[in-house]
Amino acid sequence: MQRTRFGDMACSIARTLDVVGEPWSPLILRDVYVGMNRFEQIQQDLGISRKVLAERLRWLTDNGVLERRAYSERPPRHEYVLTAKGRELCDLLMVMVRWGDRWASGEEGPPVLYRHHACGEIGHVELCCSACGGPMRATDVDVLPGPGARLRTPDAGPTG
Amino acid sequence: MQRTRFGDMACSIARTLDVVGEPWSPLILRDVYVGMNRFEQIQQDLGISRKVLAERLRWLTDNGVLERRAYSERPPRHEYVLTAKGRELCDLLMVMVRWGDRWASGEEGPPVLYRHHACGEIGHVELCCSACGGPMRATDVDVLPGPGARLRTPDAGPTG
DNA sequence: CAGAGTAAGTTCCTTGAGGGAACTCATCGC
DNA sequence: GCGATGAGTTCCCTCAAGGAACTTACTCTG
Repeated sequence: MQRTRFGDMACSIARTLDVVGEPWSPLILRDVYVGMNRFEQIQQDLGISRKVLAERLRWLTDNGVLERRAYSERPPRHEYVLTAKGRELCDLLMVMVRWGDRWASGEEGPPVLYRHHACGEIGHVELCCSACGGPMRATDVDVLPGPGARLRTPDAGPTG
Repeated sequence: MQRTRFGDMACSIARTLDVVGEPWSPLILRDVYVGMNRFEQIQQDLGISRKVLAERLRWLTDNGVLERRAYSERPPRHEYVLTAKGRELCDLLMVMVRWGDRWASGEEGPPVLYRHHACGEIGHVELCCSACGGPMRATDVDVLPGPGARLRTPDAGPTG
């Protein structure tokens, strides 16, 4: 984990990074999301150090993103599954995929495609407004201080 | 930056992490997004080490996410602005905000709110299908190998 | 003109996290 | 008993993060 802790900042980005900001964590979640639920599988798939993987799994479990459950008593064996909190982080992964597809996938095209259950088509995620349903990008909004904003130096704007 | 480089993996998540996976990078982008364009401003706002900030700004600039531009010749002074590539990363930040608001903002409520230009309402981002416009979450899709998929060990599924 | 101030870094040192290999523990199948 | 398997843990080494001080190039104030 990084040296500076982000969880105490009055910023939802920082708080999200506090949980999954360490570089391996999103890839671990991705693996669990696609059905690689066991330590050995994840370790071999990612090529991550066993030590770091154990640390990350513990952190993610302690933070309620993953759940560690036994699938065998004798011998004791465990697997990791996403909680509701973790499944919603996978939505974030889909947006990462979208950016990576657009800006970093090169000639070959996207490594994976999503087929939407509702319509059966291949599609990607678009960001829409919860109020009107129209497209909602970073360039389409004003950023205002919310109820959880903390006072900052007078000249600093909201940064949440 | 992390020790293991992610840019070579056949995975858009990994490639995105390669650019902004280091924990400070999203916060730096957030600052630039809300109008803190200068080295001193960002350093004081985040409390980040000057050394690390200089490294990150250089990395983000080299990767086409930020542009370094002079706003004064004499004395030489520079500021950082988002490129199109960087502005689209801010969409990702909005999704991080959404998750942080829901799962890590505590009693106080969200630190910031977004007012959508198109409808004037306070709203948050929802993920929608580019094909049908309906809600599209990680639980609403099948993951299929795409044209950029690379062969993996036979038993491994797509992970991009 | 001397001295202070400012923006944007760079250099140096210390600490601790990541990487990798080896080791442990409990159990199963032969 | 012997090896294999899953899920870690321990150990050591290196390199990146943090922090403070220093640099450069200029402007401003008295």
